[in-house]
Amino acid sequence: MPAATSTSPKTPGKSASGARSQRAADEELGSSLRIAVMRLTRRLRAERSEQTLTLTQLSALSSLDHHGPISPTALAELERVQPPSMTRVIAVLEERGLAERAPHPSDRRQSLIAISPAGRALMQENRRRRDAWLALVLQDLTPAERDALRVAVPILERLGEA
Amino acid sequence: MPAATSTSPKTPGKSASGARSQRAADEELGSSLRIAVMRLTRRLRAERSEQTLTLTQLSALSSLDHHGPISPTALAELERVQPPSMTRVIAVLEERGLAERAPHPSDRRQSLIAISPAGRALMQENRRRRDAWLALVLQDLTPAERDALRVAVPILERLGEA
DNA sequence: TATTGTTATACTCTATAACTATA
DNA sequence: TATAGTTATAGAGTATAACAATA
Repeated sequence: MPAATSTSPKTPGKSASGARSQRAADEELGSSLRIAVMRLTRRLRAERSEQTLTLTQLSALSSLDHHGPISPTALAELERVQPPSMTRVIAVLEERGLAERAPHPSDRRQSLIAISPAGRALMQENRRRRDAWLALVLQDLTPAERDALRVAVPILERLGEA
Repeated sequence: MPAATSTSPKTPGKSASGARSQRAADEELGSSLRIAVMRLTRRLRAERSEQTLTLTQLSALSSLDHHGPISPTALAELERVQPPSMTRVIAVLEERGLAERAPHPSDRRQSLIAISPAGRALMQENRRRRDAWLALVLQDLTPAERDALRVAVPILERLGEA
């Protein structure tokens, strides 16, 4: 057991003056949250291999599904990526017939991207057998742990939007 | 207000037979968790710009800091990446003098990678002003929300290890 | 032969800068 | 001039396959 050198406190920060230990606890929380989130993302990416779409594409398609027709720039904002990144994602979705492009009714610079019937079908199909690995792993949690995640997810979403 | 990020239907799955709605709720949880985690990762990556190290490098360095000298392959496993990926990360850390390589005492195929004094200093420096953005955002949460995250983090870690 | 690690190569994701078309 | 979007280009992160050194 190689000594925990420095980063990781045995003491989560319960000791001294409220403000000081509070800050320490927050830093520790931020650090551990960051690492946990990164590793889970890697794990999720590794698991997507059998999917026809990458996680990024699936996430964009999901946003299209929920949001309805939307401009590329707006979709980029929704997905928190830069417009050129979204251009590529949309190109793939269009190529595969999962999304369709229509001209904006009044502004000819803009397009409106919408999920296609095929895209919707894929989402439905996916919804049935989606996230198989994650669902499987979630089954191994206790109901209390799943509840804890349900509470945490909206908070994580807000952090991602901040 | 462009509704809900998550993939989900209007009906979270509260209806029918326990097992069925339980499964639906788990799928919904998996889906929303996946999307939230992806976006938070993007947000975190975007925030790392001023750092000298990328998140990936910092995460590996942090593991070195916590675990002590360790072989490249073992570090790759710890970080949940393939050995060639870790080779590159270690190369950067070595170049910058943040990690050092020593021969394994008995097996000449192996190396032992350890954090260097400079690496430890950087971790300490980072620890002071680390995750500034995340800490800042965490400050905007209520204590109850931060507690919810503290409960969730170990669960997320287990998911990442599964 | 099996294991540890590296090199070679390629693909995904993302970004910034420069450009085109339209407002 | 300003905005929406694309193209060009680059860099980080990751993977698989093939190889070298050692066990």
